[in-house]
Amino acid sequence: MEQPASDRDPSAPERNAAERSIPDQPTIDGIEDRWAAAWAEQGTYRFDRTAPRHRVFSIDTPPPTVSGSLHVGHVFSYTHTDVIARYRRMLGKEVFYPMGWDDNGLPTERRVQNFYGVRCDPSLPYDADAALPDSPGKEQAPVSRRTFVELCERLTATDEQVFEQLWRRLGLSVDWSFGYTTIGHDSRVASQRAFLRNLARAEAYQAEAPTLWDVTFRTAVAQAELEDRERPGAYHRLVFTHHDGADPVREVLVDTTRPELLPACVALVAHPDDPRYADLFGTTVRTPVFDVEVPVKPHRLADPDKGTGIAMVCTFGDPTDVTWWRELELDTRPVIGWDGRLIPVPPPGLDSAAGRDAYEQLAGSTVHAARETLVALLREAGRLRGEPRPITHPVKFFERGDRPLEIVTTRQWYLRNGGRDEALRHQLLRRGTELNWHPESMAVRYQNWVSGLTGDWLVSRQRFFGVPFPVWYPLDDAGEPRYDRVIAADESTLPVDPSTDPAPGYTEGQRGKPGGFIGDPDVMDTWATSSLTPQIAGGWERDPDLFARVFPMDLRPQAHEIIRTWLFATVVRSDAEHATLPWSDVAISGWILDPDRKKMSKSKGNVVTPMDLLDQHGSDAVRYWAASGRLGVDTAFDPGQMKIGRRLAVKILNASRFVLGLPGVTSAMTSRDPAGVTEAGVTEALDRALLAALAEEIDAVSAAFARYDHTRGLETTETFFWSFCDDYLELVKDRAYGGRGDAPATSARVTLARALSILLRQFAPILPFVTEEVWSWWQAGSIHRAPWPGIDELGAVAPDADPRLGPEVAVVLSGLRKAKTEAKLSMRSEVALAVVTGPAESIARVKLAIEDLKAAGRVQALELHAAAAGSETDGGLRVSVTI
RNA sequence: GGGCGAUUGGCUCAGCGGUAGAGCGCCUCGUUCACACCGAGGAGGUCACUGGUUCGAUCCCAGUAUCGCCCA
Repeated sequence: MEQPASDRDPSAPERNAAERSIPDQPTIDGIEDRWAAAWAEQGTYRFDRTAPRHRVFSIDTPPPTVSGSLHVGHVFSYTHTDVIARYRRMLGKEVFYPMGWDDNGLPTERRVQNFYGVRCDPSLPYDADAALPDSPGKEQAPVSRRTFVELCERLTATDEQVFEQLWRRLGLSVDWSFGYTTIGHDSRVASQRAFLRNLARAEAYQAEAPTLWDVTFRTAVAQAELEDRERPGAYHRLVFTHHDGADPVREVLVDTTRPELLPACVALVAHPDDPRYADLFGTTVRTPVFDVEVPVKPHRLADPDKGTGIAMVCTFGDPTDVTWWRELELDTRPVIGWDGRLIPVPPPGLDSAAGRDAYEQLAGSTVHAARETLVALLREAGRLRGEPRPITHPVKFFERGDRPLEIVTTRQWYLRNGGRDEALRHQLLRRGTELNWHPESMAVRYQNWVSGLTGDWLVSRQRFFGVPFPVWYPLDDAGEPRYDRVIAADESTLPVDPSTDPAPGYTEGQRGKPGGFIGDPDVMDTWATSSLTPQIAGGWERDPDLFARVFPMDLRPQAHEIIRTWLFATVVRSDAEHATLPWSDVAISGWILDPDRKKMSKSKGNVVTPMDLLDQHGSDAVRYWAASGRLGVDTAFDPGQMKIGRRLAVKILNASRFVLGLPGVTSAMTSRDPAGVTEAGVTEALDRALLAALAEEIDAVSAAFARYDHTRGLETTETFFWSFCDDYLELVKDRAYGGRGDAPATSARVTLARALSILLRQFAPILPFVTEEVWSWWQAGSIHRAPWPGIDELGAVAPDADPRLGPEVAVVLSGLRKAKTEAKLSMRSEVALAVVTGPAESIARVKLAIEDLKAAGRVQALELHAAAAGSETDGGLRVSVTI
């Protein structure tokens, strides 16, 4: 571990003035690359894995999706995390701060398809010698699954390089030796191991069930990946008939937006209290066109105000259909296939010749075409009443998809998450309350989500680039898979790919043969892997020594829109495997809004790339902007704020140069030893007042950082720093140069140096580059390993001194300046006489700094008069000036 | 439809039961030996609206409006 000599080792020699090198014209331009390289070389942010758990602060960093692009929102939230990491490191913690890359899943598949112009055809054999395309051809070339995965890996590897460069440039104090990827070896092992444990504890199970299905991607979709979108539709009024014997005795009108599902109709439902249909409950009606007898049933979810108040239940049009089908134990009559087309053969129960003829016209067509055909058939049969009435209604979509979801009955893997189990749900809700949320108001989003779950977590996906399920199924004598006899991988063999590795106890030659086996073809939901980032990064079962030191982790930083997915899923996994929360605290960053207060999006164009932003303003300046956004609060993209940050960085550079360039400022003055600040050394009242005020500032800043309020910490430091520069520094300038002799000069120099050291360290988490630059002029070691400032560094002086003096002297100074400004004179011009009146107490204090005031204001005669109690100047100090 | 958050000077935001704060922008002045990527001074707001609680409300409560987000 890199230990700054003067910080950690009191016996190390102090640097003397000759060793210091203060540039004549310091600049912040170009310091990013210099310090990023120095930090990498010196291992400044290396995690000391011998540190005991109580000295470790571990962070479960969000792995960015490498197939997307980083935008300013990432810069914003990752800066928040880094500020926290740097603060904790200075507190003396060993910070475990790894970085992962999320390269697992659909976004990567899409990017690879477009980048290389290929598509995955799992039926193709792997050809190791096949030429991999470098650029897309006119048509997507089919490649084997293994080739496809190789292309995914190749592309993500280059993407990850670009990302790492950006993070280093931004100054993230990550220990890059602990990197991981969500498709990498360790992630596959952890993911498969966790699944096998879930399976053994019956937390994972497979079920043949109606599943939300994206017909474009041809994969199942989980509840957390859904979103509603408003789409135009139309109510079609269909005529069902109630028969007594052969004769129709009553028409039943049903409004539906999905007439094409009529062949899948299995019942009609109305509200139990609806008098219009009470007499039909328990009877059957006949569907138009297909002539199928379906029951009429009461159910509370039927809305009497919607359409005609009676709804057609199909297998399956929407999740409500699934509920009705399950609770009313209806028949199953599926018509939509995996490709989103109507299946070739009519569903069971559709037996009449007329019905079969009608279905033949629909078979194989898309949902859209089927709707048109069926509407024509209904019209022909006189079973469409009136014209379709256009409406707009919410339709369920896969959040990454662009066609409405269908519901298809398939065999899928599920993980229990409390969606169907009250006890588990309560347990997970309790976990949510155990977690420390920053800000606290975000906790309710977790509670809402968990409370609203309607089913277990569907974790299987019918995709290629993901972690495979580590299971196989035996084939019976007829060659049919026995899904009820799962063959699980042995943990010692992980990771496995059941599509190429034979099942335990079988040979590869038995694959697909009767009496042999097949591998599970699916991969896991990407969240099923990323929900294990604490385990993956922490070395669960791979590096037990490391894991014991970092898990459960201290902090999960993330954005609020993935509380329902990433955060919740991580809690689920940790609760199941470790019976604990995965971390104690969670920090939620807001979003970046563009000037119109909309979420920044690429589609808007003109989006500045992060690297451009850093080039343009400098990393410290961009970090300053990010750090001024509070946790959980959406923040405007504001180049103005970056300019302010840049100005602050330059000011730090210049003020430091002034203080350190003063004659007689030695590094002894800048140590943190309380003995360095003595009553004998700091003799002047104004200096003592500055230290007293600084003591209060230290308490406020430290408290703010400790409660994850870096914004307040920054603001408090910044305010103090500016008044330090504008007032205190000007007041003592003459004295510090030796204008009043050695002892008063030493008093100022000690105070200046000590205050500068403290302020620099308080700025260090937010402005790591400029503070390190300045630190290097006069201190050994990195400021980022220096201790966080405490009031003990102010020795015995601060507690005794009166912090009120500083602001009062500033009022007088300001009065002198105002007089000069109004007289349109230079600040340097002389003042013949200034008279200050005010409360006796204040006057007595100001008197202590009268020489500093005279020097700074160039006042020849400065008179101080205590006003009588109750007089008009009793309320405050008043300055009258004669030029 | 339910929930959460926001609404403070032109802009971005702090604040808080006791008659409003910062930075930017704006205006005026100043080539001061740390800093012109500067310094000094100044103007500018009935704290969204309507009720209520209170001696007193920007701050607490209720409602309304607008905006954003989450969930149906």
